[in-house]
Amino acid sequence: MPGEHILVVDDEPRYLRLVRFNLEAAGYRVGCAATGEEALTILAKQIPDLVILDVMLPGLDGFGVCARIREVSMIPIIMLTARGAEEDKVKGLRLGADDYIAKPFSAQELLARVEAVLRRVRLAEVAGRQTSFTQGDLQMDFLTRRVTVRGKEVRLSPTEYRLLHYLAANAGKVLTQDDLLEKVWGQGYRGEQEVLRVTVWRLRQKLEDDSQHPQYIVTLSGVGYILGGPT
Amino acid sequence: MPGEHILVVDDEPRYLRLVRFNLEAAGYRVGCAATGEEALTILAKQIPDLVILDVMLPGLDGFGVCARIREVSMIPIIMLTARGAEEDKVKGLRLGADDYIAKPFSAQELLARVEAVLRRVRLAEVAGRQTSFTQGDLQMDFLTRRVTVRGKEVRLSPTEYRLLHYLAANAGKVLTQDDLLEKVWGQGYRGEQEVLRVTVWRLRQKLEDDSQHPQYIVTLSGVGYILGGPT
DNA sequence: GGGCATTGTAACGGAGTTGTTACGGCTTCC
DNA sequence: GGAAGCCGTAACAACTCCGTTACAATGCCC
Repeated sequence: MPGEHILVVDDEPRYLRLVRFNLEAAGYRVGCAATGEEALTILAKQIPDLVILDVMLPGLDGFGVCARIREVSMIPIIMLTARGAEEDKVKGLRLGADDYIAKPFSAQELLARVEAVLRRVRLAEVAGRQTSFTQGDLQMDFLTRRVTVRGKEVRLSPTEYRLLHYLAANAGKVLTQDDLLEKVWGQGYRGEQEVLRVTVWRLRQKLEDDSQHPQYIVTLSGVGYILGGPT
Repeated sequence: MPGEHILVVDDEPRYLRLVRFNLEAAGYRVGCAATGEEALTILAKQIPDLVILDVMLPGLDGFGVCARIREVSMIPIIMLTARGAEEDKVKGLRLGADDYIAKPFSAQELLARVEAVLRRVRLAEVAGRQTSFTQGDLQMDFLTRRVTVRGKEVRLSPTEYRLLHYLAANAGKVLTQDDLLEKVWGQGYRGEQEVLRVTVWRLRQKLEDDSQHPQYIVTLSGVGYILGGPT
């Protein structure tokens, strides 16, 4: 996703440069702060999409900043801790941090974690207040119940729509068969895999281009289904 | 962490005093028992955060107490063994002890081990809430069930995923074969080492670079497996 | 009442998964 | 040095799971 804004807080110039360089190379817009106070000043003016926060800071430390942020906002926070400082991880996660990375870390690990956190946040947004859903050529409008693929409208039966709706609301998350059966059909339907199987098949017939190799509704053998993933 | 409660079981008053003094000085609350029976009586009333258990006890010995505890609870257990008694170490770990200390030991070693075990437990608590896991080039996302090694996605079968998931949730802790079999396969699978062996092998084929010298899933001969080295 | 859409049930074949067994290397213990 | 135990590896067979298809039951609208 292009241009998402990330605030990096670290007093070690070496790490600040490392993180900034890699994030910018990956296409993010990066802001920097060297102290907790500086970070709060920036945050008061402008809320980024993600904060990367070193625990060890002079003055107001990472925990303090994390707590202050959580008083007013739910933006995702990744903490940077010294490797082996397990109690820092525990404390950070209790304060509401979304993830942590142990120093030293590789650029690959950094980007993987950032992407993972942002992906979850984007999906959660879609699930919540959004009234429409888009994934590739698939488009849903939750208000009008209209579903289109490559611009062409697709007629879905009520059950098919409920299934797709639940999948879309939890896009990117693995949904077990029993979970789907309970949420789409009702509590008495746990274990009734046949209905789910057939309904998924019917849905795919209408949505997928090549239903042999489903693009949207992906099977996880022995587990359940998932709508879309990254990419 | 302040005020965690530790039960010490030893029939030698000299050690009992030594351990109690050092633990209390470090800020722990300490309970004492001189026999296995006494320990079980106390445990029936109140579950501490950690048990330190001498192997050599009159009557019901340390192994017996350890086994009885494990029937009902997963609280961490540290065994005290005579130095050089390697078979005691293996036996203890097999019974589900979390660590062992060879007598005689220094106060420093005692406190280091206690802290290490408690740290792992606290981490495991948090690991439950955690939605991702990283160790070296291995990355897991628990929501999407995606596993990547060096950025490349790895396809795991349901059983392989459950095994890796349990190993990751208890990273750094020795997991006995029976524990793995019970938690990943089910209660009826204790003693069925073959399945575990083969599944571990298949997992390594997919994860490890050089499966001859495993980097992630390490074997502890006669005991079980561990994901990631002890700190 | 007849036609149509929708939904649940049953059956089958194939792909992938899983448990079993066997064998050989390695270590450990007498 | 031989026996026993443990582990990794390989191949095999049974099985599970899923997609697919056909069919029956239900409800709805004209």
